[in-house]
Amino acid sequence: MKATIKEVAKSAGVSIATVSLVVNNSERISPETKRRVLRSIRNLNYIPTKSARDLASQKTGNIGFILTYDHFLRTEPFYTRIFLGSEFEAREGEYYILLTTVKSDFKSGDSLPRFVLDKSVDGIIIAGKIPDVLIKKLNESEIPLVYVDFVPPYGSYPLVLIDNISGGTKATEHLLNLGHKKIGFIAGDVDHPSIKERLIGYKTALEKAGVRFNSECVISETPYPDRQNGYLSAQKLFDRCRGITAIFACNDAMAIGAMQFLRGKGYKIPRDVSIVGFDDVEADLMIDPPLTTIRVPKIELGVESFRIMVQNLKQKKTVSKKILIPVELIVRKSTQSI
Amino acid sequence: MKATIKEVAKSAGVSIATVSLVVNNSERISPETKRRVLRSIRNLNYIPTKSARDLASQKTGNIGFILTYDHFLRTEPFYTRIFLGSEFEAREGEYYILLTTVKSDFKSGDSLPRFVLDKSVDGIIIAGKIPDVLIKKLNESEIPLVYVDFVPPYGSYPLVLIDNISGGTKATEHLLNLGHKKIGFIAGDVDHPSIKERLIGYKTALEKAGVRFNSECVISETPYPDRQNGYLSAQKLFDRCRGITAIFACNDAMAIGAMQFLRGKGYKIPRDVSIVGFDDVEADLMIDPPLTTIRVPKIELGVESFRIMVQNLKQKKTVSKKILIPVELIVRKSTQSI
DNA sequence: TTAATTTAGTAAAACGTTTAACTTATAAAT
DNA sequence: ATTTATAAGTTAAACGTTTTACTAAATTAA
Repeated sequence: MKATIKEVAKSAGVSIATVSLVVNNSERISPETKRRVLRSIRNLNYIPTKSARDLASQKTGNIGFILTYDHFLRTEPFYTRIFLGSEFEAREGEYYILLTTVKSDFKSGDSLPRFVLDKSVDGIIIAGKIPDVLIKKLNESEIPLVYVDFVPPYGSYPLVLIDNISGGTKATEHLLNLGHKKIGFIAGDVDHPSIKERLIGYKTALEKAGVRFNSECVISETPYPDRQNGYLSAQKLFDRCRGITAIFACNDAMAIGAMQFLRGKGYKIPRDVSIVGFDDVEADLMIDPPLTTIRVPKIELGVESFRIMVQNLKQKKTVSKKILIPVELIVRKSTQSI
Repeated sequence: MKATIKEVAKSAGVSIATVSLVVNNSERISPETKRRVLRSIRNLNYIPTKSARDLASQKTGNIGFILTYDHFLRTEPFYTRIFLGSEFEAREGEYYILLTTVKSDFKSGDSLPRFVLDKSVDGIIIAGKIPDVLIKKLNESEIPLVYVDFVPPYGSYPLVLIDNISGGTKATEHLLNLGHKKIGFIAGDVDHPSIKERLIGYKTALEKAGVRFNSECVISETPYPDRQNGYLSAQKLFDRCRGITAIFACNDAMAIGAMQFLRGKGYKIPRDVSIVGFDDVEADLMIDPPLTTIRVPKIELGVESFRIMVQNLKQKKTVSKKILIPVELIVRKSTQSI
């Protein structure tokens, strides 16, 4: 019932090789023949069989996408959006994406995703932080890798990253421009590269504005940057530091936690304290007041990762390009001039 | 570099057919030979090439997974968890899952997911509500389908559903047992089957307890069951109805919105009003007080969908079994006896 | 003892493409 | 007019399995 290349060839009066060349639009075919073949293809509703293609061309037409279980299930659709971007782009590029999660505490005994074992992907996109052991094992697999939103500790691969430094700078500058001087920075683990960079952006902006950096105003004693820890960190910040008029939170979740703390303490936002977040999680739009934040174009991260993957696959040799995706300040109602 | 079946065959001193039979553990091979072949397989680190397998066996080894864009990006990881369940199960079953999203407003001109066009899946799992046009088109594709958390308006397919009626009953009974009589029900669109069923459960419980049903206490005038509408619906409920002491919200998001409204009005939860939600979204655990709710085992929904898919594929003919996944009442701190 | 059946394995075709090497016809160069 | 190059297509091998039909040996039945 499904038409094969043979039938198309017969119908168009050419060899199957010609049909194949047309399908892969080689320039070796005259426009006239091409037209004839294309007509037959359309008439017979022919679509090449993927497995046959893959087998003959020694490719798979698939790209693996690895995410830790935790990242996949993050409340806000962050990594899932990145995946979505890749999936969009993959559709254009005639690829399929095989998404799989790995345990966040992947150990050396654990087995790799099946698609690396049976080599059913041409390349792998890795989103977010993954355990070292896994990185090492993936390296050994010899499959082309692209990392997104994560810098692996070794190896040299194409990287697609958020421009965190610029984001941190923009957020802080915004507050400085509004006249704030005592700006707290609350974050999860500063050893996490993204957070470290946002902090650098924060410092850079302060320095440029001639405001002295005070390490007391930086709270980064919690492992995860979630709401709860946002609450706790804001608490610590106000305990430790007098006269804070603005907070830059390392992400929206922490910003929301901080807002909860402030509200509880009777502070009005933004009248008493201005807050800016990071990420721009759409689902959080209903919070009150709407949060000024740094928008991270998540879909774009995914799209770019896929593009660079394909680019690499095409040219065979790995270019370890590093792409910085720019971020944007979104001013809403949680900040005001002092 | 990658070992093929030929090399294994040579190493084990048998034909490639034998190796194939061993790999697919046929009983036509003696234990002795089997052992020899398995040893060679292990030594050579042989893993069958998927494309060759697929081509020869005329299968794809893939299952498609369709989700609307909106559902995929829901704040709470609901459908993504279902996907995860399927993916887990797929790993065991040696399948790959191709996840793709479709537009929520899919129109007849739009093109189907590529995997249905090029027939690169053996079956498709559809999660959540999808547009009618798409249902129709998928029907025509002749690919085996399984629907999860959604009952398509026509066609007869295996269905994996949440036991909403029982959930609605459990939630309401819990409140009744605590002595509540005036129980409000707030929901999004009651035309949505799941919500309709939860309402049925609510009514059933009331009836069984001999409490008169009052349609004034049912608010379902908003399209989406999100926090904002939870807030609004609670507002309407209290406007319209006197003496409400408990609320059953059609999901956790609405419950949280309602809590926000109540807090704003100065009501204490659960002292003044008890609330029970539905879904049990893990990320919402940090809300205060912790929400009593009906737990929906999302992973299990995914696992079951995949299982029934494979089952169908094996027996060739479609059994349109309907699986109801039981739900569980989780009592936390948002309800108390009156 | 011979025929029939079962067991264990094999040979070879089939799956539907891609692609390297080859052919033929035509155009360009000498 | 002959050689050389180019253009347009074809032939056939290759990709790595599965699976049907077959064979030979061993067992059972008559």
